[in-house]
Amino acid sequence: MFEAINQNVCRYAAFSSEELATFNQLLAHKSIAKKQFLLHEGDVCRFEAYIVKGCIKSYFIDSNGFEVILTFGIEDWWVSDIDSFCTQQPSRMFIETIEDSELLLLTHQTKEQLLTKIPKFERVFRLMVQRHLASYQERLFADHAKTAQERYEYFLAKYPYISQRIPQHLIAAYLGISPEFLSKIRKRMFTNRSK
Amino acid sequence: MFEAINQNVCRYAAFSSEELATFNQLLAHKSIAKKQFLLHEGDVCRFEAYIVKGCIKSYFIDSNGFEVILTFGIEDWWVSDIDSFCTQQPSRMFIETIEDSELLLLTHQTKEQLLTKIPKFERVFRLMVQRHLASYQERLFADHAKTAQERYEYFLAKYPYISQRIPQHLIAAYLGISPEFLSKIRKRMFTNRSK
DNA sequence: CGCGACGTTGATTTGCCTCAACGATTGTGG
DNA sequence: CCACAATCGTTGAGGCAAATCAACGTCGCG
Repeated sequence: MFEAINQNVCRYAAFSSEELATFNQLLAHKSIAKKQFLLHEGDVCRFEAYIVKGCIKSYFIDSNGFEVILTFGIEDWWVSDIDSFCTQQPSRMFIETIEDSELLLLTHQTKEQLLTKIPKFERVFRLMVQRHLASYQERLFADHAKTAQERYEYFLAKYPYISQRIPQHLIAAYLGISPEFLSKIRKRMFTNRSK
Repeated sequence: MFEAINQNVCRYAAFSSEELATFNQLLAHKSIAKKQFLLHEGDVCRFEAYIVKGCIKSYFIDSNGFEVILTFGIEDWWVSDIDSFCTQQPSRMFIETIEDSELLLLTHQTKEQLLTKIPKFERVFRLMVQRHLASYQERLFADHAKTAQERYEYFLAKYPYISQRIPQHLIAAYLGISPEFLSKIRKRMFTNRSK
């Protein structure tokens, strides 16, 4: 049950089995069906969740009612609204399951306990956040410098597992294009072999 | 000399004056003229820099040779390529002064020393990175959900100090639009009073 | 003075959106 | 187990936001 998450954190620092046991005791397990909200706009984000199994999206709703997808999460990823979680201010985003999912949760309180008991976790979370930051920087660059088709190809190459289990219109919402246009891009890519 | 930076880090955790003295001893001071590179694509980023005075941009160059600006930094901001700095891998970005600047630098080595001597700094940097992350999330949302004019107005409102001291075409490069189009937006905004 | 950096303006083009209509597939209640 | 509704993807016509290209004005500065 905790194997995967323990391997996950051990990528960032070395932990003894006692430390890992302490860590694991602070985690809450949660099963949740698909199409359920883990977080709703206006609510305070009370968790950081490690995905044991399942598929989850986090997104904003724009002024026209369209989803702007920030991230997809699958097995071995973390999801949260870090900003709301840390400040304990109401969130502006939604986090919603796409498939039935199993999670391991840290709350604000258990995370603080963890950081107090095992300060090395400060480093783990710092490094995790840094990697997230780097990927946002890369995405910003892609959004500004590349065409929709290039971004789609990049997405397919980078997240082959995700692109196979997610409906196409959600990928469009992630890329920032309309579902119709993504359909046209795909047609272009798969019929006309010219890049 | 160290007043501003000490206040900066004290926003995230409490430090004694001895701790701050230790911190300050690990910082290197650097003066640098405008239009100089602090980091060049292909080089490893060896610093995290606190800006005592000046103005700095970090950016990528896209395949057409255009700048895609990630961030502007002015007084009381930090600049670095966190990804390259942490992994000590070659960077893909440029960091360049826009004005004559004064910096306080941490190197990979001095940062590790700092974290070892005063582990509370783990928390400081974690919280700093988290705030950066939140601002990238917001920017991604704005890029996908708002028009160029809305993004420009938002930029003016959020960074009034920056927008006054930076040439207009750099703001365009930050917003992800052409300088010509920004000029047309401004004309629209300032002649026709309709939003 | 003359050159380079910066901003503006207009004409034209284009990448992507919107709207509308239509299959295909899934799933769900009767 | 079928009927019907959602959900999802495709296609085409038309439109708009923003890019591109080209020309020109202005300022600061070596």
